[in-house]
Amino acid sequence: MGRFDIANRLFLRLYQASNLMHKTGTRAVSVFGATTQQWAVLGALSRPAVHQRGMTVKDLIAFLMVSRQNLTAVLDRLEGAGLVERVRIVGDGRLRHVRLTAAGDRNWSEMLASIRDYYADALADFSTEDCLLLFRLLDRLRDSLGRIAGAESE
Amino acid sequence: MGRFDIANRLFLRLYQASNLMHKTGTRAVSVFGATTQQWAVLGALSRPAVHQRGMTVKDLIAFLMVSRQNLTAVLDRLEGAGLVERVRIVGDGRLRHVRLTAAGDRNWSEMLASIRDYYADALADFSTEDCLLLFRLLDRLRDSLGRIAGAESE
DNA sequence: ACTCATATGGCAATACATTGATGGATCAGA
DNA sequence: TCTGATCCATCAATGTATTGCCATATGAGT
Repeated sequence: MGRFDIANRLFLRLYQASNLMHKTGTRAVSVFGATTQQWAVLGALSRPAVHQRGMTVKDLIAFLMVSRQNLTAVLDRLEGAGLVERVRIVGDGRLRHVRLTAAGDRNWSEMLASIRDYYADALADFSTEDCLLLFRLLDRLRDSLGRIAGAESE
Repeated sequence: MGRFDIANRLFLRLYQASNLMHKTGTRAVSVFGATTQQWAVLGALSRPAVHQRGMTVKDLIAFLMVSRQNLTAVLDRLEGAGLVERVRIVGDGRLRHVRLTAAGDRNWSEMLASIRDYYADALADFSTEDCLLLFRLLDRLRDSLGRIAGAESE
């Protein structure tokens, strides 16, 4: 099996695994009316380092690596649900910090139990070493693809 | 770093890598007016084992692991572009074989060069062992997620 | 014949995700 | 002050991707 065939199968698995992640992940948090993308945003905003002041839209885009137009729609839905708020910054009038509301905070805490169960389920037959290995390989692949994506678009 | 944090980062990388794959992959075949999903379908149909008679919709769904409604839309677009045709089967009137048209065959051959370049680019700093390792891990993750997905929906 | 399962297609709703173009508000430097 | 860059938002188009429900046609077994 040559490198082309390996690459072909590798990307097919990436495609399948990603679709299944969205499908099963969204199902895991569906009782909260959430999706995997909203879960990713809430997770980013719940991190201790940014929990207080929130994150700028720009930083969120860089963190999640999605387009601004896409993120705006997700934030609109989260804002509509009252889980997130956009606050103007004192220092720089252009910036807006997106941060969790009190309701968003509670919501995230409740979701966390489901998410833990989901992770445990999805990675049941993966050792911690396997998880780390897969993480590092995906990290490299992401960087590699990000390099291709960024080469022409800036 | 506990298992939860590892899992969290792992799935974020999967999310990012998948988005970047679609973004850069679609760009790589954009001159043919194709997308990564259409590329996946054409690739499935071009395999020697099924090139002649084609595949049933059911088999395509199992191969790509997407929903019927999603695949139907992709097939409609491919059929509209004249790259694919749905043929009735003699043995079983319910089945339809999806197969490449002559135009689809030519189109795929031309795309193949771009795809090879893309694979080489995306996996430039991956050894063959790395590729195999990542493939096997993604394969296991896909199976694991597929097990979760299939547990309740059948 | 009748019934049940299978295979496909259609319609609708919702949510991602991209590109492209446009506009407005703000900041920083010449 | 003017000029350009930055940050955010909006509108539009296209293409995934899911769920749910209904319809049709065919096959298989009783």
